[in-house]
Amino acid sequence: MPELPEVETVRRGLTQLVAGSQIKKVDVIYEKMINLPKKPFEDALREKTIEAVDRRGKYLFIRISGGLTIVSHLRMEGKYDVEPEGAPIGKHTHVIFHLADGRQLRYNDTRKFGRMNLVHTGDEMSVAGLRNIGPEPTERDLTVDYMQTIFAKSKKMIKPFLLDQSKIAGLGNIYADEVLWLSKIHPEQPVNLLTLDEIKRLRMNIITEIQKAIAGHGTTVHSYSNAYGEAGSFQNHLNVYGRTNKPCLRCGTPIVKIKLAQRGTHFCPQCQVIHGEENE
DNA sequence: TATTATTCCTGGGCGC
DNA sequence: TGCGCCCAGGAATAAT
Repeated sequence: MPELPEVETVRRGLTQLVAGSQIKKVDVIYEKMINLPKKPFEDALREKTIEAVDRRGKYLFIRISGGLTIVSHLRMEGKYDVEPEGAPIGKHTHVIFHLADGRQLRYNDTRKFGRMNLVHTGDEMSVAGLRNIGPEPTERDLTVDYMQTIFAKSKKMIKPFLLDQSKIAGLGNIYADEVLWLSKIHPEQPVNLLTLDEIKRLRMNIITEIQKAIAGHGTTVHSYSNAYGEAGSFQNHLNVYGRTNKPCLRCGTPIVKIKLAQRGTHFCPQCQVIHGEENE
């Protein structure tokens, strides 16, 4: 399931593979995938050029000549593949970009969760999820001050809080579990009761973990692969996600899986303990 | 306003 | 073998 590092890997792959390519025409096969009716979407992209691919959080911005941008979200299993013209079309291919050089950029998505919004460049904020998107999880953008401020204002549990893209951009279910384990914070801990020390620890783990994952070309779980078709290698580094009943790598206590806000949540009941303010 | 629940999808795993 | 059932989850949307 693509999280920020996977999306960044896709961005880099697309940049290498199709930036500068001309689009001859576009075929939308699954219309619910796009924000416009099929015909205007296809017509707007005909004979245009893919200029660059940017990213914000888990959203890809595919820059198109003539001042257009395709805001693409891969959601669970979306991926881009570049294939020669004659290659058989899979049953999960939903949008095909026919390139002038004979190749095709195909959007494949088993669960049909992904979405593409064609907007005028500069109007990316018209896409619902981007209107209130939080800072990127980087040393520069995710400051201690910012985290202290937003944490103080909410009594929500930290796990669902981390998944809220309007607070911090880019974290998904896997990384949320991982950074909480690394930071020794219980997923049900109310955010307003986190100590400054915990906030700083969490921040550094978020930043370094995302960086490490980008360097490792993203996590691979289920059918995800990047735009090259290569599998990511980060799954080897998972400490807690998917390790239900297996020993905690720090203390040996079996990892517990619970459900929080409809999401599977893994943690070590020994290392990650809920506390109140009095335990500072 | 803030928070929580529902919804979209399909492949895979399970029990029978 | 094959059927029915349940689970996985990001984020828009609806509901509380």
